[in-house]
Amino acid sequence: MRLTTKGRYAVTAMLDLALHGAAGPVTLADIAFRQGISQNYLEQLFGKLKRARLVISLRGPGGGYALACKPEEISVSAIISSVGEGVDATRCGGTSDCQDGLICLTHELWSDLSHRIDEFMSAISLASLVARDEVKLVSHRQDCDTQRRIEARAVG
Amino acid sequence: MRLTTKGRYAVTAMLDLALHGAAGPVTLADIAFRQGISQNYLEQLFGKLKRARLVISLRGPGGGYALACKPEEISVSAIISSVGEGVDATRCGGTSDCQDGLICLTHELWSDLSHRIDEFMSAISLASLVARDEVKLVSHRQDCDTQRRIEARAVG
DNA sequence: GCAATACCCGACTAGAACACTCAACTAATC
DNA sequence: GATTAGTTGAGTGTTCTAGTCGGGTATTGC
Repeated sequence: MRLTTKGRYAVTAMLDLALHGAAGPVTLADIAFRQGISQNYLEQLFGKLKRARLVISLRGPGGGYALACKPEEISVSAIISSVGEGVDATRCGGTSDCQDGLICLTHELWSDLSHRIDEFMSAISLASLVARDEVKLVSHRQDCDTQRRIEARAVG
Repeated sequence: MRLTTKGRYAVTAMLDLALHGAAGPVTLADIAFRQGISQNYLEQLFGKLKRARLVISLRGPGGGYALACKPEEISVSAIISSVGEGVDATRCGGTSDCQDGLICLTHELWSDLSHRIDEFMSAISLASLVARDEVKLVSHRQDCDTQRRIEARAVG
């Protein structure tokens, strides 16, 4: 059982947006730089996030992405399923035709598990993540890193 | 986020063992037949289950596999991690060096999630699965199917 | 109007993993 | 000594991930 980077990247990028979006739209280049994610790959993910109406985009200079609604209204679960990494531990995708068209021995178990995971991730919003101490700490470190790298580039 | 068949098959096979093991060792051929799993693939999985001391094997005619301890003492979590499908939602594998050797913005979130999933699966034993109504029902259906197929083969 | 910025979109790909399959071997029983 | 059944290792087709690449189009400021 593993979560791929697709869902992780999406949540990380959305959290970055929530943290830095106050001053206006944030570019993918900035997010890619701060979070160490390929910008081209982020474009793919944000295409999906936009289609799911979790973000809005602004083109042209000074453009970028912004959250489509309040951080309290965006759950981790919504982000993950919007990029196509829905939680599904069953074999059949919930249709209960796991074994030759009939239900398999462990269907209920996986169905339960999927439900639990979704419940957990639905309860966590971007706002609650922003409020966490460790997120604040890491975000601050990332901002300092970014500042330092910009300065280093200006000097070199 | 998905559970692969590796973990699912392992749990299903172990449950089959718990259901049919009362009369003595159960062969992989029987499990493969009842659960619709490739026998060759099951062999690989049972190699791991044996190394994890969740099952014991008996060679020769009348041989097969049996649970190494009581069904109450075997958790779904133990089965899944024994076949190498440990629950790990983090990128770094728990080492917190997710971003250039440092902790990433969402490490805690994935770490929490992994913990929750493991907690859920640790609380479920083979015994508790055997006691479930829907498991009894499906198991009974499978036994009838098996009986019918044996008879059909004898006639044909 | 024109250049720069930044989102938009589709096609392509190396590599990894999963889900097997095959073949040969050893141990136990009758 | 033949059959049963577990044991082991190597090989393989398919799918998915995690990208890359190359071209678009909309918006802004000069």
